Amino acid sequence: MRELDRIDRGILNILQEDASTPLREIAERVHSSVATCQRRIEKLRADGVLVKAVALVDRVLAGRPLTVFVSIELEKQNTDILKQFEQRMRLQPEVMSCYEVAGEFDFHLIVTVESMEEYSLFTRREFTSHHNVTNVKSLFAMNCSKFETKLTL
Amino acid sequence: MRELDRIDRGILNILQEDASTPLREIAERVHSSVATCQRRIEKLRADGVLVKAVALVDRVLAGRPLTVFVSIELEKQNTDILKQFEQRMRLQPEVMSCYEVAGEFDFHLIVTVESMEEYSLFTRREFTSHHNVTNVKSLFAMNCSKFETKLTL
DNA sequence: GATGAAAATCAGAATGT
DNA sequence: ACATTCTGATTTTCATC
Repeated sequence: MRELDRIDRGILNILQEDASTPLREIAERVHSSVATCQRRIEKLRADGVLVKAVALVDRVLAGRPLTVFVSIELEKQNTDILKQFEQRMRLQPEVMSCYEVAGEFDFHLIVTVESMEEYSLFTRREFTSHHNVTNVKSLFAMNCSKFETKLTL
Repeated sequence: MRELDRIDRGILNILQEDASTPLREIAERVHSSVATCQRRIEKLRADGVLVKAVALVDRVLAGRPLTVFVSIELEKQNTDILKQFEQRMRLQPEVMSCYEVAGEFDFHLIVTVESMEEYSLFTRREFTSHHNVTNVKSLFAMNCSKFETKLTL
């Protein structure tokens, strides 16, 4: 891993808030030149630090108001079952994120759906014993106080 | 809330994957014209469906490899204590998201930090009884199988 | 070798009809 | 839907530290 200096961090902070900030403005704000910022951004991209630029949509207005925290326990884990589960979750559009965790459960998911019905169908489809799932705990979010993609560097 | 038609959904799907996709390409892919796509995007922005465009960084390479799921229980909740807690979490750069949940706990957070030490300092600073926190459960992610910001529409 | 300034070129967005 | 205009990114060059 490479060390990020003041300019790199400044650039990343700015782009994480608005990916379409003009280079001229970036240069001003990090007290550097357009050429340098350009070179730095290219390097950050090449190194994989800057992954991509995406548009964020309002989950409620886009029709996916329900966020669910799901804890999953799998049958006597072997690597294959874990890998299969991960791979299947990657393919589900309802699954926003999936983490392997330590403790009682094996995975923590964050799922967004349009309605309870849809969530019910989703769990019945994906979290069956046929898929080696032995325990499911669903926790419904009542309200989102904060949702941030920016890592302040 | 407005209904999103096929073109709107197509545009949102594309921009959620790459916010800098040229209008010409968007138009082709949703089988419409540049002018229409331009108008739709403007309207989606004005309506708040499209929130903003941001750069995503690699959390490990950017030096924040540790993701923690935190469950928080507050003292005998009244609206003021809840609101204060939410407000405080909004100000913490370590807190990526904060949801009010139903059940045993009051809030679920997702926190990213550089190290265990930093996490320890963070919890000691923020989750004290002085701040009306009565119960904290931390769950450490061992591995991120999926992280997606796109809502497939 | 990395930086900053300047100039020329190009792509895409914005605008007007 | 088309043509024009404008903005910003891209590329190159050059001088400098």
